[in-house]
Amino acid sequence: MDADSDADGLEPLDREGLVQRVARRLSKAIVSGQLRAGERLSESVIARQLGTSRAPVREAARLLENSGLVTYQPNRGFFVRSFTAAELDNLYEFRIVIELAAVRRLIREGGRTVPALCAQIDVLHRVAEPGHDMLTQVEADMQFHRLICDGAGNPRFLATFEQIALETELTIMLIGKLYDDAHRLAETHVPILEAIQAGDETAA
Amino acid sequence: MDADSDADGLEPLDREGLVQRVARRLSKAIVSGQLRAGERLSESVIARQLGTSRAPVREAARLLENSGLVTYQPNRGFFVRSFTAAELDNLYEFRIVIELAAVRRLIREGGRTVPALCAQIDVLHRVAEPGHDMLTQVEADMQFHRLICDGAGNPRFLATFEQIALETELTIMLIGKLYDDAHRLAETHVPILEAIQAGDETAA
DNA sequence: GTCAAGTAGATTGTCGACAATCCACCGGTA
DNA sequence: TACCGGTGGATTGTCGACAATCTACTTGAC
Repeated sequence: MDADSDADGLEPLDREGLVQRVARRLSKAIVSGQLRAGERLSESVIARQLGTSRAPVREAARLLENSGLVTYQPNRGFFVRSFTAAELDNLYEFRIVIELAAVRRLIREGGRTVPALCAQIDVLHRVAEPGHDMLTQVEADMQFHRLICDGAGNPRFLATFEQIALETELTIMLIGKLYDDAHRLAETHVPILEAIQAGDETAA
Repeated sequence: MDADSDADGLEPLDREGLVQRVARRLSKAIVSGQLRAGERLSESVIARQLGTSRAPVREAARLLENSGLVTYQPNRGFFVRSFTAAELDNLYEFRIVIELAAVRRLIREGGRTVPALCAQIDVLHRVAEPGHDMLTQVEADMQFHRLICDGAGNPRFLATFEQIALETELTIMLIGKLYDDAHRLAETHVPILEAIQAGDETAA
């Protein structure tokens, strides 16, 4: 499901640890809304549900804490993160800063990932058609922005992006209505791409 | 041996968890150079040395992983992070991006933390006098930049700063010679402060 | 001598159990 | 009734033990 879809089949890739599987399961449950904001994450309950012990659940929860999906209170445990309006603004503003810097860097770098960005806009239009749920659309959108940070030539932009990617997804899913017209959303990405191609830093 | 014998006041405040204590101990050992780059962090050895079990050590190591001080390889364990020249450049460039954005935000916010910044420059000069080791100077320097990110009005700048603060300290300690003349270092911070006071975004 | 397979030791990954801590409920008292 | 301390249940924090995995060494064949 990740961006590493160019595998040649030699690597089994089953080496994914239990912790990562638990983390993905939990993050999906949170982003999809199955676990609601403020809800407590009982280590024992989750461990029983997933058929493991508490140790992997605990480590997975710590991973999700870094991703901003859950908060941790000493001696009280983990809770699904809830966002105030101010936190939403702060997250959005921070994303702008990071991605703007990434775009500038990408332009200076020559825009290696432009073809991938074009392709991703096509994907955005495709998932805008009826029959695709919102989560799919959100992930396609995120992938576009991920490609920008990925092509910036400084892995830290991608790392920072990944760090806030999940909570960004979560907030978008919470707000939801931004995606009323997915086709229009796809169109809003075109000027960014054109600015990159033209090498215009300010336009982006 | 351990520093558990300090509290004489009313507030015990000893409520700091074991994990945090282990994490601080390890981070100090790494930043100070006691543990060298590439060295393996054996969970059992550290646990025995600190008189705990492996569980807190493991959690502490995960915390340090987020701070970029150690790397983790599945089924192999934790290692003290080592930096390539490119990674150093990337870290430095990223810091510029973050702090520049923070300064802009701080100026727009009215520069509430300007007095604290002034005071911190005095501190920088004080620790530049003989008798203070480099680690103290580095931490005073970091504190100046921390205040900038703190005053930006968006907690995410501070959070991101904290996330890369320890590895920044580590890289500075590794390079070392940047601090040949600590007084000159202190002076380099003055123009930044003046730009903030003047409200000049580009100068910063 | 070189290389490969096998093996022993050490380290991490996971587990179940116990101790420490928190939280909600309950009963007494003014 | 309102307030306060005690108490029981539930949850997290830590621990020691075992299983899975990796690493380094030995052994043997070519």
